[in-house]
Amino acid sequence: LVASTTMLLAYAQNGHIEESKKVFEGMPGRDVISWNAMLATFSGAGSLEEMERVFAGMPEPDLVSWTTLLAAYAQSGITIAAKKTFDAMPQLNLVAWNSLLSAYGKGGQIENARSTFEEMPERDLISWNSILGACAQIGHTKEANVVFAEMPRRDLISWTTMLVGYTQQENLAAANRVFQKMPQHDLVSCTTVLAANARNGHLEKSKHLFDQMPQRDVVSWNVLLTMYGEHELADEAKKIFKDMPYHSLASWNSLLSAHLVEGDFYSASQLFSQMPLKD
RNA sequence: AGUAUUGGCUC
Repeated sequence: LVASTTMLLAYAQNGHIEESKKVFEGMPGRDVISWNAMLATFSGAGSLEEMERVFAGMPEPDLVSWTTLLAAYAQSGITIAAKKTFDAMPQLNLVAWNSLLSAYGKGGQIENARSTFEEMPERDLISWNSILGACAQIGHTKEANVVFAEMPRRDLISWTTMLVGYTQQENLAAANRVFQKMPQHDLVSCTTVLAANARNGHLEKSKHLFDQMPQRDVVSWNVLLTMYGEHELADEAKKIFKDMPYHSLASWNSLLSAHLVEGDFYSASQLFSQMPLKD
């Protein structure tokens, strides 16, 4: 049972949802963990209806099941459904509160996020990071700064969240300052500061940052690809696309819009027909 | 614990 749950999730990780489903259906028995793994798989794939069907078939959904649902609605931007799920939960824990808080943050409902944050019986670093993200996401950098100063503890995520806030404000100077001030860097923070520079049209600097990065992943490559596309350098974008070790949906979308920006509808439609359903 | 909640690219 443990082995098949692991296998189910391994397929899901690689986007092979159909295989995950087959594993689930062929399981010798099911416990709440394998049910929840199936839920999480559909949640991650954005297959809300299938997820709901699985949930409805569960003999005994637990807190994990409920919060998986809640998070799935949040992810899809259906904040009302997330709140309804929260209200329907037989018990609550910190994860449930955090999930609701994050749902409001993702939905840009800062007031609801704030009142949830005040109302929750306890808060951990995830709660603080979530309210910080809610402020940063809608460009309230002043409020984000207040939260950041008030936080009892900060981690790399807190710092990167601030970085994202300034990036979205197109405040490159502040973004670079935060980046230099943070105690550590990782792949995500490096990619974020790269994106900040790329968005502001600093092509050379961005290329340099990219080359200097200790590690790169598909997102870092995508940032560069998107940057060239937005500056009508479709040939450069195409080169990046060829050079990158693997592609995500975002890579395809970015190259597609690179062609569209240049008005190259022929290349765009050709590329479109080459897009895999799952890459 | 084999499952759920917070940060980066496109949508």
